[in-house]
Amino acid sequence: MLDKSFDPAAIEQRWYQRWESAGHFSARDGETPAYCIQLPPPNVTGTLHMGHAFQQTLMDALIRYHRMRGFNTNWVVGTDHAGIATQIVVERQLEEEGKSRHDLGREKFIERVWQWKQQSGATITRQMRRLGTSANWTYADTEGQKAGYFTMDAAMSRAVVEVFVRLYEEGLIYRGKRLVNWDPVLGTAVSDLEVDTEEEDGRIWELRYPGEGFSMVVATTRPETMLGDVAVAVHPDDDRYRAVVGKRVQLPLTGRTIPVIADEYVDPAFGTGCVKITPGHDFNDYQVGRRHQLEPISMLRLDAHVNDNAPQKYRGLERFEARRQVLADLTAQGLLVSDKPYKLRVPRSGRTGVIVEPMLTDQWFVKMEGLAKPALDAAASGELKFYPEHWTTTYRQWLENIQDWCISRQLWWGHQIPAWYDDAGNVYVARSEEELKKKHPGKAFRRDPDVLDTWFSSALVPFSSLGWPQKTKDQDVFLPSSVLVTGFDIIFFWVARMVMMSLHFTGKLPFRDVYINAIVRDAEGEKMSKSKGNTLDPLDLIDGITFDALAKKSTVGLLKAEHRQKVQGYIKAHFPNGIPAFGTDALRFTFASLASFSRTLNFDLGRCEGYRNFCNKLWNATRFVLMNTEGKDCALDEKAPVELSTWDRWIVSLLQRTEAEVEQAFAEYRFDNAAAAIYRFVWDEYCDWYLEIAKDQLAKGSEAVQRGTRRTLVRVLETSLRLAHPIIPFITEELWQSVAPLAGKKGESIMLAPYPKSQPERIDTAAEAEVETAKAVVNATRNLRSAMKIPPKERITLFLTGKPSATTLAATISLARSEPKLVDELPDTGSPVAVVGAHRLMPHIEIDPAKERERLNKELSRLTNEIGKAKAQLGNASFVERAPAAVVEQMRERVAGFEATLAKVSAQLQKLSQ
RNA sequence: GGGUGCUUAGCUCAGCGGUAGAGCGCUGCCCUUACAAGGCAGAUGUCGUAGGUUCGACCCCUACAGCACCCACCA
Repeated sequence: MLDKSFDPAAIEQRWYQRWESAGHFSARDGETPAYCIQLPPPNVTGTLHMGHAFQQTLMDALIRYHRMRGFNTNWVVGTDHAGIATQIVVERQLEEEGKSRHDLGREKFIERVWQWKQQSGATITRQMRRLGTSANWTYADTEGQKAGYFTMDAAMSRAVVEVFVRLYEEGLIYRGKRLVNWDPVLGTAVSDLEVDTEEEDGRIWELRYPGEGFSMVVATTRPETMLGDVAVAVHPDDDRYRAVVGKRVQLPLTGRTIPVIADEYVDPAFGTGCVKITPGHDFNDYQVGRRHQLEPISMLRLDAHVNDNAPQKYRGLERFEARRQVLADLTAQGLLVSDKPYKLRVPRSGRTGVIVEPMLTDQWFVKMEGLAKPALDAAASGELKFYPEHWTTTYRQWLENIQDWCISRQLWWGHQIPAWYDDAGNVYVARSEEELKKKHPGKAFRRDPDVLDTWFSSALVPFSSLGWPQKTKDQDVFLPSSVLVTGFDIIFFWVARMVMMSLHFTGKLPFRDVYINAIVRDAEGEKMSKSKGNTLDPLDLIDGITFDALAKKSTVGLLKAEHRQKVQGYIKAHFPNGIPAFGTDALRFTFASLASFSRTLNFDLGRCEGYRNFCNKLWNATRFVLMNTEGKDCALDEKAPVELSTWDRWIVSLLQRTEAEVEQAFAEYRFDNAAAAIYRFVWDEYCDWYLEIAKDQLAKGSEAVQRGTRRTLVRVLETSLRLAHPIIPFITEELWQSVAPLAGKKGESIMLAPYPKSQPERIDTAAEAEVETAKAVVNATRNLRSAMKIPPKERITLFLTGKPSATTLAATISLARSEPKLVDELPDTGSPVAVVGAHRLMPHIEIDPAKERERLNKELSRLTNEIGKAKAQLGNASFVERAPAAVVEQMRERVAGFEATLAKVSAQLQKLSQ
C-alpha cells in the first residue's frame, strides 16, 4: 500500500543508485541507431546552478526518451579545467594563507590546483546525480572517478597537443607581437570575447600640443597615454588642418616631437577633428600607426604601471596615478584646454572586472578565416540546425566577421603550449620534448611557459572525448552527436569553435542540432545574482530549506553590509517560510513546462509547487488504481470475457492522441508542449473523468465490464507512467514497479521499457463524440446545481430530453448526483433549464422565478450576440463566395445550433413569464 | 551604428489566417474512503500603437513606441 502522499526523498536516492550500479546509463552495443549528447562540461570549481539544472533536465529527458525508444544512447559527460577561473580560486585560497602563487613556484602551485580539483570536482557530479541525470559516467573516464572525462587528463591532453602541432604545421597557428587585451591583475592576455564593454560615467579632456606657429587640440578619455603618443592625426580632407599635415608638434611633458598625419580614420566632425595616436595602447591607433609606419611606444609595464619609456617623473606610477599627475602637469603648463563629464565604454575583464589594457605582447594565434568558411557552409546548407532557428543569424554573423583567436594565456593552470625555444630564440613546435631532442640532438631547449585558452581544449571535446586522435569505432557511431544543448552565451566561445575544429580534424560536424536553452531568471524576470539574493540552489528546491538556513547561506561571502541587507530583504519577501521540499521530479517537470522557445525562463516557485502537486496527483491516482486492481482480475488472461464501455474506449483513444502529441513535441524540442500534453491527459482526463466513471463501472458493472475497467485502469496508467518517465524519472519508476505487473508488463526498470507509441487505429472518434456530449451534460447539470445553490450531497431529479446515451446517463448519475428522468417534453414548471446540443435538462427544484429569468436573459443575450456576429459574416457576400466551403458550412452550423438553443431558451423564458 | 528577441487575463507564459487559452492567483460552495498537495462552480482580456494585405488579422506585411539582450574601433 502506497503512502497517502508521495515523499520524493524516500525514493529518489534509492532508484538512482540502482540504475547506476546496474549499468543502465551505459551505451549499448548493437544494431540500434545511436543517440549521443555531449554535456557542456561544467567547471570543476563550480556548483550546480539553476541554468545547469535546467539544461541537464532537458538533456536527460532527451536521453531517456531515446533510450526507451531503443536508441543506443550515449550521454558523454565530463568536467572542464576552466583555466583562469580555477587558478583564481586557488590563488584566493593562497591569499588567505598570506601567500601568492609565486611563493610556491609553478610546479608546487599546479600540484595544489590538482589537489583542489580532486576535492571539488566531485561536487557538481554529485549534484547532477541528484537531478537524476542518466549520464554515461564511466565513458572516457580515465581517472576512474565515474565522472567522465576531465579536460586536462592524459587522453584529452594528447588531443590538445596533436591539434596544436597539426595546426602549426598547416600554418594556421602563428606567434607574433600583437596588441592584445591584457588583464593587468591576472597578468595575462584575454580574448576579445572575455572582455565586457559597459558604458560608464567618465570624463573627456582636451589637450593642447604646441607646434611652430600653430597648435593642435586633441580630445582623450585616457590622458596618461599621451606619454606614448607618436602622432596627431587629422582627416585628409579637413581644410582646417591641411596646412599643418606633415609638420611636427611638441608632445608635452616628454620633450619629444611628433608628426601631424592625415588618415581617413579621423572623424572631422568629432571634437576638434584632431586625434592623438597611441599605437601601443589603442586598437584603432595601432592600425593607424601601421598604415603610417609609426613604431608603437609601450608606456606601461605588464602590471599597468608606467615604464621606462616615459620620462623619469612618471616611471613606476600606477596608470590612474599617472593620469592624475599628467593632468596636473598639463594644467600647470596651461595645456589642458577642457575637462568635461563624458559617457564612455570601458572594457573590463570578464574575470576580474579590472579595466583591460591593450598591450603589445608576444602571443599565439589561430588563423580563423579559413576554418570559419566550412562552419558557415554547414549552417547555410541546413546540415547544422539551430533551435530556435534565429540563433543561426547570431552564429553566422560572428563567423563572417571573425578575428584571429589569441590562444595563449600567461597562466600556470592549463595545457602548456607545446613550443620550445633554442638559445637563439628559434621556435620549435613538437608533440613532446623527447621528440624534439631526437630530431635535434645536443640542442638545449626552453619550453614556452604559456598555457592555452581553456576553450581551446573545449573546442575539441566532441571528438577528443571519443578517443581522437586514435581511430576509434565510437567516432563512427557517436560523431556527429545528435544535439548540443547549451546557452546562447557560449555560441561564440564554444559552439562555433567546436564546429570549426571538428570539421577541420574529422571532416564531420560535432553535432547535428543545437538547442539553445533559455536563460533562467527569477520569477520577476530579474537576472539571478548573488548580490540580489535571488539565486536559487536547485538542491534547495529538491530537499527544501528553512528560512534561517536560506538567509544564512545567501549572505555568506557577501562583504558589503548593504548587499547583505538587500539579500535579507529579498528572502524575507519571497521565502518567508523557506522553501518546501519539492523533489527532483517536480523541479524537472517545472523546467520542462517552462522550456518554450522563449529567450528567458522566469522561474516561478508557484509553478514548481503546482507540478509537485501534479506528482502527488499521479501518486494518488496510482494508489486508487492499485486499491481497485491488486489481487483482482485485470484481464491478463486474454480469454476472459471483457466488455469495454464507451468511457473505456474514449480514454484509450485520448491516450493515442497524447502519445502522438508528445512524440511531436520531443521532435521539435518543445518540452513545454510535451509536459503540458502529459499534464492535461493525466489530470484533466484520466483523473478528473475516467477514474470517477471507473468507480461507477466497478460498483455497478457486470463481471465483464469490471474486468474491462480494471484492465483499462492499469493499462492506461502503466502507459502514462512510461510516457512521463523521461521528465519525471523517479516517481514513475517507483509507481511502475507496482503497476507494470498488473498490466502484464515485465522488466527490471521503467527506463528500459519501450516508449509508448501512438496507435492511430485505436483512436475512436465515435466514443470521443459520445463522451463529449456526456461531459457537456454533466457540466451543464453541475453548473445549474451550483447556480441554484443545491447542496453538493443532495441528489436531484433531472428531467432530460433527447434520448441521452448510456454513456451520458451513467455520467449524470455518478458525476452530477442526479436521477435522470427521460422525457419527450420537459414538465411545465419554472425550474431552470439548460440546453446541450439535442438535450434539454432541468433539475426538479423550486426556484425563484425572478432569478431564473435573469439567468435565462443573460443566456439569451449571449446567444443573440453570437448569432449576430455569425450572421454578419454570412451576410457578407464575399465571405460566402471566397472563404473555403468548409468554413462557411461550419459557420452555418454554428448559427443553426445557436438558433435552436435560442428558441428553447426563449420558450422557457416565455413559460416563466406566464 | 548593425543585429536579435519580446509586448496576449492580476502574475508567468502558450497560441492560431476562421468561436481568445493554460498554470498560478482571485471569488463561492464542499474535509464525498485515490488525492485539502484535493473536488465542483465562477469572474477577469479594445491580444503595445497606427496603417496595409485579406471575404476575414491576436496571427501576415510596413512604420512607430516601449522593454531586454548580442555584436561593433568614434578619440
